[in-house]
Amino acid sequence: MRAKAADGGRTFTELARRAQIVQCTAEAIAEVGYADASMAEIARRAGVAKSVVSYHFSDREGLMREVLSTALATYATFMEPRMATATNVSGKLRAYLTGTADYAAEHRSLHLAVIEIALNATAADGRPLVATIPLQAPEPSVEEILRQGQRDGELRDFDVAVVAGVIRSAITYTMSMRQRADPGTDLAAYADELVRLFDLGIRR
Amino acid sequence: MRAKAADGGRTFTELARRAQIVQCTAEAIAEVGYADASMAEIARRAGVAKSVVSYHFSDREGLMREVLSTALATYATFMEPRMATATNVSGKLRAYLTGTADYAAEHRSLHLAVIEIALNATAADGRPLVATIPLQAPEPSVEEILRQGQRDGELRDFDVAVVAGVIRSAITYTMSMRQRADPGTDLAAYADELVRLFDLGIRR
Amino acid sequence: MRAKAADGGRTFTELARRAQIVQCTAEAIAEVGYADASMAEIARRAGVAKSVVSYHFSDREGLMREVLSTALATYATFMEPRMATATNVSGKLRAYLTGTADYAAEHRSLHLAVIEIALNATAADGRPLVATIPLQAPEPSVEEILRQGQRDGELRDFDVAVVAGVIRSAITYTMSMRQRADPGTDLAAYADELVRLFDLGIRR
Amino acid sequence: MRAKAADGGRTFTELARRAQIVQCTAEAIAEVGYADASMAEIARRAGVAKSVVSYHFSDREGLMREVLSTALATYATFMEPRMATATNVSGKLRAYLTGTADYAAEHRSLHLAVIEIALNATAADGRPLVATIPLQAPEPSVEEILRQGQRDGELRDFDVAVVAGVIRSAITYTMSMRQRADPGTDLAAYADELVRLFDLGIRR
DNA sequence: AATGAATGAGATTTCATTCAT
DNA sequence: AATGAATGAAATCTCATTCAT
Repeated sequence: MRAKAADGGRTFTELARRAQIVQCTAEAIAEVGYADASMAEIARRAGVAKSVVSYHFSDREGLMREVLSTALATYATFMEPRMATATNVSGKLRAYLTGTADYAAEHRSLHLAVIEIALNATAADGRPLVATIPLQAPEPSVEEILRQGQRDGELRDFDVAVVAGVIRSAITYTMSMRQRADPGTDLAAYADELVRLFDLGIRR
Repeated sequence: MRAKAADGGRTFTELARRAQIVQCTAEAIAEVGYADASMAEIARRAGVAKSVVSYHFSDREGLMREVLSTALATYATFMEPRMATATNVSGKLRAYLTGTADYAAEHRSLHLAVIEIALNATAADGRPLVATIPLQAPEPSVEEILRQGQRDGELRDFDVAVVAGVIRSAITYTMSMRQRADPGTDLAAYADELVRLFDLGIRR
Repeated sequence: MRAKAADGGRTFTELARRAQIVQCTAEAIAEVGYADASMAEIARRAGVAKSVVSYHFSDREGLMREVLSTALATYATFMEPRMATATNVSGKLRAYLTGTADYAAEHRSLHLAVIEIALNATAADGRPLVATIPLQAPEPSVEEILRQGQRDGELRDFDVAVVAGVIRSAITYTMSMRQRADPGTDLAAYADELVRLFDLGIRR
Repeated sequence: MRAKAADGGRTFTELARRAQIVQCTAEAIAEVGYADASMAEIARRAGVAKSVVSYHFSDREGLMREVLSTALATYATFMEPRMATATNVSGKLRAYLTGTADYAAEHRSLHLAVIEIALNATAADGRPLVATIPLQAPEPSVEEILRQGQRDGELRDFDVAVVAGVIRSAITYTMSMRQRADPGTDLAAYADELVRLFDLGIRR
């Protein structure tokens, strides 16, 4: 009996190797940055030859896409139960912020890697790589939470797109930069601070 | 002796060349991104040979440092009169946010270049380039404004470092990303939205 | 003992696989050229793993040799009855030229593959692969036909080696290049034109 | 005084280096074949670093184009006086064949390189490289000679395209293959043999 | 002060081949 | 008999940097 196809016609071995390489890629990016996370560096961390990476992924772009989709799936799975328990807007906002902070702490390199890739990776056509990904409602949607709050009368009137962008950015990018600068940062306290700041800033 | 020493033992010609190259570097980075702003691309934009860039700057890192210090000085000069007129915390916050938005609009390439450099550039030792710069109180200091507000009793109690980081990030990084994604963004309206959001979020 | 040895100690299965791979190799070369007919491309066409190709043939060179010998054998078998009916030199020349044109039409990939291999393939020592093959009188021999014609007094005096080379080249290489450039070329008409041209050029 | 632009804005040094590299490329191709004439091999023969070749030529394709255009220009210059003296068809055909044979002898590697490049080189889009070159009447034109001969009544009726192809192929490709197989081949005698063969084959 | 030319290091990718199963 | 996985070598190309002029 040969190795069985487990997913998408891929064997267990292949899936394991791909997962390992994706993990090493995230770690490499988190540590040395996108530009210096070369295929050679990634292979070195995985303990395999450069060509093994090429064997499992069509090219660098394909590998980065896989890191992104892995991260998105991991994040969605992580957040789902946390968002489900929240009822009102305030609770949802808190769940979103503390949940994302927990996620960033638990999946540190994956989280940092996504930021780096989003900022730096370009597709073959020169456009940002993230712009070429068909984003299927990245859960949870801050915009949706805010819009709902305005409809329910819990929140004051403001530009949802702008505020949602600031909130998302504060808990992803800004928090990560802070942690990079000072690894001792207390992420939970950071998230709490944001909960208060934005709660006061947007409520009616 | 022919050329006069004007600054740091540099002749006028040299200073002019350096300024031109710094400007072209900022434009290159703003347009094609940090990674693709190669020494060749920068030289091409400046209309000089690649070696001229190397002649005037020790290396790529040195050039990027110069872009950063030029931007910091330009920003400080731009903001000084605007901050001077504001009296209370609310006014200072407004002056900071709208002023920075104006600056971003007026010195677009320089502003974007700083963000790109801050995100991407690494020093020879692998650390982020910005982490190696002795930051001498970048004017104006959001931390200072907030601390003053707390002392005066105008602002509630919160972690100044965290909130200051979020505010700064929102008006620099987040706003720029938004404008990059949608060049039609109204920066003044964006700043106004932030003034309201943070004003409500931090006042007593 | 399960599988019977059929030829050279090879089982029927093995012989069938080898034949299939040789065929796919010829098609690959005919379609994408020698350089792009990689082992991977050949395996893909055969619907097997790359390693299967390596398993059945010592190496790429061995595979190409097999394509050549298969083609030679096929050609000899194809031409034999056609040459047998011709009696005089003129008839033999016509049989050779029209026969070869027919062969090229009927075994298109094999014919083109031989040309590509002859032009491109190099042995391990760097010499052309065809130069390393002990040519055992490739049937039918144009030289033989011409020599016979001179002996019989039907043909004028000329350098047999040179003229034979030109004739062979015209009906193999040149005709194929023409057909490649213009796939609508009428091969029969082309052969007829050659029959006339060379008949007039060499008769007494 | 800086190095003066000599041609197309290029300095003498650059032109000399480019010419040297083109020459080394032709020799490399003639000796080891198109596929094995890597940039590294070419640089080795020129006694420079690999990157020097990349410095002077945009890419491999650009280098090959330069070899082709150099060869075409050299051939045209070489043939022009020889073709000018011939008056009737027979004379022109002789001038063409003996002239090309002389050219092949005098510019051996360039001649062989053109054949290899024509057979193997593909442009970025996958098409043969020669197909992408705007051929501006490759002098001298065998077709033109033959057509003129038919109009003047010196030549019998035949398909000009087919016969011209065979003639051209015989003196370029076939002769070269012969010489490659047997370097001692007397090219002048070979050309004479062709003159007689084709003269008899096409005259009225 | 400027530059053309050159360079070495390194990046990505392809490929024929090997080997344990 | 077949294959998935892995590999090392090599190819092309880019880039920051150096140096003689």
